[in-house]
Amino acid sequence: MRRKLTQRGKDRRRQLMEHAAELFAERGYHPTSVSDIVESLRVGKGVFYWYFSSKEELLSEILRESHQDLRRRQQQAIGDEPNPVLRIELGIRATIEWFLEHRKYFTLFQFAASDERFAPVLRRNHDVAIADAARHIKEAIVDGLVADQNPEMLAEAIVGACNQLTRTYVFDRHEPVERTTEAAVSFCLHGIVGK
Amino acid sequence: MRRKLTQRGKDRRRQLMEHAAELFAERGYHPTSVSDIVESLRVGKGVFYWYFSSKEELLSEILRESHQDLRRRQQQAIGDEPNPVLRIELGIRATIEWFLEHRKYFTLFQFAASDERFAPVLRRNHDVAIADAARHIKEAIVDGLVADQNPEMLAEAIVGACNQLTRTYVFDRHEPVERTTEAAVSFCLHGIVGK
DNA sequence: AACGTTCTTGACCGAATGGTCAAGTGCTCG
DNA sequence: CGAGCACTTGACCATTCGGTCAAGAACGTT
Repeated sequence: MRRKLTQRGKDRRRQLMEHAAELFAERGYHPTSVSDIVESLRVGKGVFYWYFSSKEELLSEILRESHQDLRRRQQQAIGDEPNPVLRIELGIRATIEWFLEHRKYFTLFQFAASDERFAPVLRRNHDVAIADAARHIKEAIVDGLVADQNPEMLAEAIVGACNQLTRTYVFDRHEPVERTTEAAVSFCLHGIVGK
Repeated sequence: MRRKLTQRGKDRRRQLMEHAAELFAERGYHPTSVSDIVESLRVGKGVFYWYFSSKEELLSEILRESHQDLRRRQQQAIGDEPNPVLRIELGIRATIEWFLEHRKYFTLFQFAASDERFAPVLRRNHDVAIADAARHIKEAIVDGLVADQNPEMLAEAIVGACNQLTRTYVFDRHEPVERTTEAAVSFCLHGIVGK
């Protein structure tokens, strides 16, 4: 278990997390052993347990930090756009782009959702994401731009539709991302605006 | 490995599958050992390997047969409804209801999607589901009831939105299913109809 | 009753696995 | 230079896992 980290230590930690994330995404969390991780990095096993107290903690940290990164990207893409509906559209586009660049986390989020042990982290991530989207939706409702419905529910529906489209078209079928993004935006905006 | 099954054999097989599905959903696939399954059923380990050649084959069979059951339910719910948009709505309602009754398969589908080994079965299931929905959407487009867009993409978006809403509201938050179903139907129908 | 088939038992096996630790290396700063 | 802390090593451990198999029980058919 770590205490203070020098720059060297921080770099190792990052390296372990990024590499482990790739292995977990490729072969799965359980089938990837701690030995696999350290051996492919050509370091001793003790290195792993210097930085993380368990394999479980490692994945939790990966989930937490990667979601922070996604969120940063969304906020950056939205900037100070005043139109709430446009903000949602920009958020959707940024999210799909981010997953395209960080494919491995898509699989990881999905796996973690099926394992109770990671429910706490994942739940926190999810709640933040929904709250972010719901804020814009609420504002859009106030502005009379979308029909008055439960904003959190609309946010969930948007997340679900976008994730599904990303998985199938961008990851599984390797189709160009643009068409998928347009379909996602169109479906979601029509979905929330309501005729 | 089995050859011919008597009624007794078929019952055992079902029992193993249902029980294993519950354990997998509760504790996860990898953390649930074959010993766990047979011990809690109070039978010898050989019983398991008489009906299934491996733990992997067991889950594949669970995924395959449970999806068949879901599909049967959808078709039954749709009946001979002539309006394609209404058929989609009936399909959405039937799906959410089925998952409510068979919660365990929701977790299982999700886990399997994160493990390459189950990609073949899951892909087949998914393709069938999308093709089913896309047929109705295509017909709705021909009838001029919905905007002319890629039917498969719309089908994916519907599946994604409904699954996400079901997971969060029905499973995680235990809210009454009706409101969720209404939100899902409203969002999806507006999403495909297009302004 | 007797015979072949279906089904069940549970000890056993080799191959991991997550995690520990005593010993050592190398960096930094006084 | 030398002390102290950050980091690294890799053999080792207890445990567990998926899967096998020789032996036998239960069943159905004649």
